Amino acid sequence: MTPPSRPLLQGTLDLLVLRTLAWGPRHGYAIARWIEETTHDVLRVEEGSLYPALYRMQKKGWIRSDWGESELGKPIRIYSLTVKGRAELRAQSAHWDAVVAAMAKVLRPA
Amino acid sequence: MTPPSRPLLQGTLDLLVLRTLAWGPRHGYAIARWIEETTHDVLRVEEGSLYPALYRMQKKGWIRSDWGESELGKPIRIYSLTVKGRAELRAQSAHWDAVVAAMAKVLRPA
DNA sequence: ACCCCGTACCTAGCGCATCTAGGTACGCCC
DNA sequence: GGGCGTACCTAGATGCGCTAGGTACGGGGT
Repeated sequence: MTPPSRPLLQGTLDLLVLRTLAWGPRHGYAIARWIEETTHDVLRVEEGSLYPALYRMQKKGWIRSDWGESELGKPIRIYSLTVKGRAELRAQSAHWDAVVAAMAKVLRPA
Repeated sequence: MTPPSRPLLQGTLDLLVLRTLAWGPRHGYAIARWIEETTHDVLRVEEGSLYPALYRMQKKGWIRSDWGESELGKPIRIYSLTVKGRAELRAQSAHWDAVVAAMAKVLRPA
């Protein structure tokens, strides 16, 4: 639909997905919708970014996928966090907090 | 020296530079040092990122540069904010705040 | 005398995440 | 029958930051 006013900051998508999956397994499309709803569309998740990101994260061992079935019996790919992914989530959360704090020092200095 | 643990988030460098120049004109090298000192090296500004960024921002009319002299009489390029740059700073600050708030909703939901 | 470090500037080319813009398939509703 | 929503996928472009080089000069150490 309306394209995102500005692209997502590089690196934030992984964190967003990791955190979303920490709530429980979800399929790709639902991850995107959940992030957009939660942020009232401030953060848009384009499918062209999402699926390659899911593939990368799977290769890194942060998430795994299993085939499941939608309510209509259609095959859907369910993603879930691995132990490694949980550790990565903690690391990336901490890094994000550090970046936000550092940015705040520059943007609103004493 | 020690390379940055993680690259700067794409798009944040412009905001950082804009905000630094809002304090007053500075030359490129000093902009980088100021950001690194202020954030205690959490945010590293590599010169290979900085100078192309300054060039881009100048092309966009956000900043302008004039030749000046260092204390030792050597030519240095002094950058300063334009009126357009000041507006851009406000816009990017607001956007950054919105992104941080949106990220917080996903990372630490009610 | 020599070398390294710090200041100050610059560039080519790489890596990589995100986006654009398409595609498939199926079910529902008007 | 056409369009919309769900759900998945991909090729290629774009654009930013980084790596790794380069220039030039002055000061400090040995």
